[in-house]
Amino acid sequence: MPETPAPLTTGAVDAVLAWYEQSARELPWRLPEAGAWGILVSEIMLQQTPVVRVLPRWIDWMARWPSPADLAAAPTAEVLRAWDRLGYPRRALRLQDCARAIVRDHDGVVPHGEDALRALPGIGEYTAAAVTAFAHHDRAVVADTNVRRVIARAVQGDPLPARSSTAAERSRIAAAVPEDVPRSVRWNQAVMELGALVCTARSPRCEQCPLAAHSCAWVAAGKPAPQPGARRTQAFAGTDREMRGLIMAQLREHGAVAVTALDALDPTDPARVARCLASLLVDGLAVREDGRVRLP
DNA sequence: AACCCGGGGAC
DNA sequence: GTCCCAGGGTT
Repeated sequence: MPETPAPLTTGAVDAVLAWYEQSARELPWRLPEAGAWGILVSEIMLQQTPVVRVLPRWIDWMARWPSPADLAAAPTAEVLRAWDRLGYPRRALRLQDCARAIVRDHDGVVPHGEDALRALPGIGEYTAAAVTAFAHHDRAVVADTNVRRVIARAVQGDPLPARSSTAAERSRIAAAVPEDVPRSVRWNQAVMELGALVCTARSPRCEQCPLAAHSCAWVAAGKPAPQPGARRTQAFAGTDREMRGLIMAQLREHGAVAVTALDALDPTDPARVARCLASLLVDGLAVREDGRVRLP
C-alpha cells in the first residue's frame, strides 16, 4: 500500500474559494440565463478547444439554437458550418445527436444524474461531472486537465499529471472535493479556474496562487521540471487529421466540391486525399453524390 | 493503455 | 518545431 499524500486542508480549500470569488472570469455560460443546455453546449465546445476560441461560436450558436429541440431540428450542414473551425467536427455531429436524444428520451430537458448524462452522445466522464456540478449544482468529481494539474502539483508534487489517469489519481481528486454540496460546486469551478489562470502548464504564476500560503507539494519539492519529451504531442503536419480539416474547410466554404478537385489539396499524395475523404464519409461528416462531395 | 480525431496560438 | 488546450470513442 503506497503512502497516501495528505489531502488539502480546510484552510487551503477556503483560500482557493476566496481566490475564485475575486478572480473568476466572467464567461457567458456562467450566467444564470445560460441554462443547463447552454452549459452542456459550452462543455462540448471546450473539449480540447481553448476558451477564447469558443466564446464567439458559443454566443452565435445559442442565439441560433437556444434549446435542444432547436438544434435537433436544424440541418446538419448548417450545424457543421456554425461549428466553423473549432476542430474535431465529429463533436458537432455528436452534439446534434445529443440534442435529438434529449428530445426523444428526456422531453427536451437536459437530464440529471451522471449515468443518464453519460448515456448521451459525446458526453464522457468529465462532461457528465461538469454538467452535474455546474448546471444542476449537484456534487460531482470534476477532473479536467486543469484540475488534474493542480492536484498533481499541490498534493502529489508532480510537475504535470500523467498522460492517462489512474485510480490513485482519481482518488486524490475525489478526496479534495468537499462533502457539502454548495461548497463542492464552488470548489470544482474554483480549482478548474485556478489551473486555467494561475497553475498553468507552462510558466505558472505561483506568486498569485492562493495555495502558496498553505501547502503545495510541487513548490515544496523545489518545482521540479517535467521530463523533456515525456508528453510527446501528436504530430499534425502531413497527417490525415490535417487533410480531413482541409477537406472540411472546402465543404464549409463551397457547400459542395468535385471529388477530383480535392486532389489539389495534396498533389503529391492522391491516396492520402482519397483515404481521408473515405473516412469523412464513414463518419457522416460528408456525403458523396454524382462525383461531388457536400456537407450532410 | 494507446491511438485517432482539428486547429490555433504561445514559446 | 514543440506543447498545450473545460476530452470522447474505439480498439
